[in-house]
Amino acid sequence: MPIPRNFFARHAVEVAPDLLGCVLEHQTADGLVAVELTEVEAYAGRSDPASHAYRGKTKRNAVMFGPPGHAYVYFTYGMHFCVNLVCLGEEGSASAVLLRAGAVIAGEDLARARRTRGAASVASRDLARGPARLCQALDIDRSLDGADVCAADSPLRVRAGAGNPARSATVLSLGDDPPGTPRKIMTGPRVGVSSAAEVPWRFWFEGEPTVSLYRAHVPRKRKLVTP
DNA sequence: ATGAAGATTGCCT
DNA sequence: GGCAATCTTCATG
Repeated sequence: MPIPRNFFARHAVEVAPDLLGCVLEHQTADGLVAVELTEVEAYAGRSDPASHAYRGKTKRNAVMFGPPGHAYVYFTYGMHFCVNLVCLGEEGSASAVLLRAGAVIAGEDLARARRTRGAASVASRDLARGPARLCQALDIDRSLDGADVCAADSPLRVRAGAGNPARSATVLSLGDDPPGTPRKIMTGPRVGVSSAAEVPWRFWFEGEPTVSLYRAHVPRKRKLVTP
């Protein structure tokens, strides 16, 4: 059963930590791949300089301005997709949660086939470790932009973890803790954003091996300018 | 019309 | 740790 839509009808900063431990799954003709979310980031709308919605509604980010519980998928760096889940703190808030990483709990072979190109091998923990990798493992692209993740018949959907609705992580257990032990949620600055870098809106499970490495934003070298 | 930067990743030294 | 790959979007002229 998918998560009810009102789960997403809150500020992204509230929704984000609650998404940890929830399951994102994508059903395609090739099969099902599911991940338990282990790392996310919250983005507000007009008030957040780091948000794609900061400068208003465009063709690309239109879904962010729509109803909550839908996927906002964007293309970046000429080769990567990233997926967000739209939230709604207030009408037209255009906020969302970026799904940065997860642990594959179903369809691992299919996920690996998608992530493996050429002779490369991919460790299980790296299958969906990073926002673009997560999309590649689940075969998420712009055709899923606007997909309703709260609909049971949607190919892309989100459901609660194996235990409680939020913050459960019963499938994954860490270290010596018995399965079902609630895991600690950590917060910190968002990865790779150039503005509002000090806002601690990144959330992840402490010690979880699928969480991506933190990288501060580094402006890319500009094209050569004449002196 | 044109250019610059980007919510990244993988390969190279 | 550094940098190329690759193309869409937005700002500027």
